[in-house]
Amino acid sequence: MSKNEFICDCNIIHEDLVKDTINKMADEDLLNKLAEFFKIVGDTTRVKILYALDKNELCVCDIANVLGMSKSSISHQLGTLRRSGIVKCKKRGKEVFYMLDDEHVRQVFEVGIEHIEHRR
Amino acid sequence: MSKNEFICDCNIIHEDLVKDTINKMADEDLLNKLAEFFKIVGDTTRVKILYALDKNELCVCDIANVLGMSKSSISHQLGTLRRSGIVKCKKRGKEVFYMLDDEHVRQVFEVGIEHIEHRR
DNA sequence: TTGACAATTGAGTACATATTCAACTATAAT
DNA sequence: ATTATAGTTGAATATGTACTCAATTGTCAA
Repeated sequence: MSKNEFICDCNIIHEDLVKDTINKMADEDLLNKLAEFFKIVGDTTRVKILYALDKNELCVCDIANVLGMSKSSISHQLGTLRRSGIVKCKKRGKEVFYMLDDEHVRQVFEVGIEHIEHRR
Repeated sequence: MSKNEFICDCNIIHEDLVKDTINKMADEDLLNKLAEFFKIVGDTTRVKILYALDKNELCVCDIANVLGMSKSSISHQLGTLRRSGIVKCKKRGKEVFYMLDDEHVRQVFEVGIEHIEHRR
């Protein structure tokens, strides 16, 4: 009967371990947001945009030229980054300048790079 | 003519900025691997698995029970995590125990959480 | 006001991927 | 040997999403 506490297609092997882990799990909402954040950063184009913006404030055309991609595609991605609060922009005339809006992105990148360097 | 150095559907507005940024850009390969890494972590199920494994070493069934998901689905995701070197496993009898295989995952999570907390 | 251009936006398409399902392997127990 | 169970794996499906294209908005200059 204790097996029915857990909805799953298999038996419980280490009940104590499972219960302990469940108790220690972070809030579902937090974990979802965490995954969402990494999903945003987990795209080649967006990583490049963020890396570029870490070096200079740039307008959409600049970024398109740096990455060798279309304005439209870059604008779509900037929208995604803006909506997730990773990037912000200021308008000057016809141009829109983008910049990083999160002090943690740099750190996240650094730790990510450490992981990669360690894995070779 | 200098406009043709850059393959893009728009003019170059700030040529110096663009060139400077291109010079400062990291290796294409590194940026791709970085995106790949974050893509792996950027999934709800995988985030939960990693968080759980940070608390306890667990077998596939344990994880399935903690997350309330099927063994098969968890096993597929563990395969992905194993192939990216984030997780490792040891076999004991019929059971396969999984554990974190990267000291940086915890740090990445921490910085990610800081980003989320900061954004509310 | 008209033309030019930066940027955004929505729809469409092509591709990637998370989960399910079913079949299979490996190990342990009877 | 046979049965049961942990785990893996491949195919199929359903969903998500990156980029393209075309149309549109907003701003500047003539």
